Amino acid sequence: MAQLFRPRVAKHVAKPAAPRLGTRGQPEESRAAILQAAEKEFAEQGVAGARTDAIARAAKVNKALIYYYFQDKDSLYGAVLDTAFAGLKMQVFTALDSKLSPREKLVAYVSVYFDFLAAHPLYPRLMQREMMRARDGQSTIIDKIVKDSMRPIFGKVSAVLEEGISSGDFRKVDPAHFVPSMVAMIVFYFSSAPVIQRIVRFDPLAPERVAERKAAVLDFITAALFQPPNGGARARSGIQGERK
Amino acid sequence: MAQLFRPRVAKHVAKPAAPRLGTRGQPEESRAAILQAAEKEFAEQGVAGARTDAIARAAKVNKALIYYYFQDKDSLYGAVLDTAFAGLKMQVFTALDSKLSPREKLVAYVSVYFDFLAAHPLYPRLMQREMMRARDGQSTIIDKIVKDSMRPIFGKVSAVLEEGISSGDFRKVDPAHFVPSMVAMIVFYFSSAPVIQRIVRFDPLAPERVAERKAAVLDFITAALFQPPNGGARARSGIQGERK
DNA sequence: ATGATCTAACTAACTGGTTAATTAGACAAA
DNA sequence: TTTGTCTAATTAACCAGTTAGTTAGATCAT
Repeated sequence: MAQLFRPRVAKHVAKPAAPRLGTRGQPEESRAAILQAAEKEFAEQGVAGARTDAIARAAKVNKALIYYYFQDKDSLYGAVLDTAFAGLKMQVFTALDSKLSPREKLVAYVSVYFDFLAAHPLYPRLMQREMMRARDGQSTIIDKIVKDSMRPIFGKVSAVLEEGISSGDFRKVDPAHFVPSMVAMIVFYFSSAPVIQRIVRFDPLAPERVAERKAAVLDFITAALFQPPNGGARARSGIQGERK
Repeated sequence: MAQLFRPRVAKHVAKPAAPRLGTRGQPEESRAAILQAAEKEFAEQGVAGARTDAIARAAKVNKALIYYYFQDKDSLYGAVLDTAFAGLKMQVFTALDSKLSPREKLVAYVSVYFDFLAAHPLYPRLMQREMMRARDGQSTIIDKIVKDSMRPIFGKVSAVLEEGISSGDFRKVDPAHFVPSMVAMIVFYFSSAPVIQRIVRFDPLAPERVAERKAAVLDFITAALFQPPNGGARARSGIQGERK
């Protein structure tokens, strides 16, 4: 016998008719499975807490395959983040580029942003985590995202606000604070869902609660931003509404 | 959390006139140095990303001393979190227990909450990170915090809202959504300061910007919540006709 | 008061489990 | 054969936690 000891190989029992992940010839699916598993792992554990073994296991793929498709853990993380923010940008831009009035456009923006996060329950934590990093220096990922997605979005929303303010539709607010405030209300509820669930009784991510939330967010924002229809020249509370 | 071994302090008050220090530091100072360094490390890196070596180095203390004062990394993290949330609770309770009108009390609550975070720039990220964890299962820390701080605070703020609503001072809102919205606006700005700084031009944590932010948050919240003083039956939107 | 003894506070060096990343090669299809 | 996919096995680095002490001041016995 030429080979007394052969490293054990997982022999396929036969020619598998059904395509399986982790077997040969499914490049896109393998790659996609890795990305999807990574998205979950990174969102739940953070970059430092994420384990590549866990990602491989969840994707039903050998760990080395991760390094075949992606350079390293950080690159994989970057790919996940890129996907998330690119998706957000695309959705939000359709609202912001539409030909609507400032009021309608702002509502559309919030609405689309909210729906996007509701449709991707892992993104809020992913995004929130990244926003807290941004250590001055190395992170190339955040630079790209800020440049490609965040700054463009911020610019467009600010423009909508400015337009609405000068047309008299909106109260006078500072976009540099108002935009983060809107994002806060949209993102925070989802990213903090784990703890909210423990404070209140219900599951914050149940469909009817999400619908409630959306209504609450839109109500909150429009109530704070929209100039009351009847309102005199000068605004609302906060600037002593001297009117009657 | 559970500090099993707290170093004892010399009980005999009769000591030499001058507290001469050898090469050896005071125990409280060492412990405090560790806690402070840990606070920073945990806020910036997260629990998984934090390095005990880095904490020891920053505290100018031997690593083993961390384990002399705290039982392990998680306990140290728990101690840091406990300190943070206990402080928040104390501050916020003084506002909520005061004898003010619903309007004044709510403004006081937001104001005190905001000031507390502004005074402790590391807390927002620490808290936000913890809110994103809460995986059902192990984390004993979050259970304690929810029970000791979050739920009590939420309860009191909700009560203020209910009171203001029934007195006609506030618009009809759902506390289960309105409270998180307020917290979102307060916390998000600070926790996301790293990325905000890259989007807008200014430093979000510069004193004058923080003051601006506080005004913006209070304006946003009061505009969305307070029933306009004159507003007749038709009042503001949202109460009868559903807008969207 | 003096030396013996005790103990809290602290440290250098190490250990062993974990984990990101690599390697060498198998297998299939063109 | 060559090229693209995929894997078992391995490795080097890292890092939480331990160990086996040392140090200095306090207390005690004489």
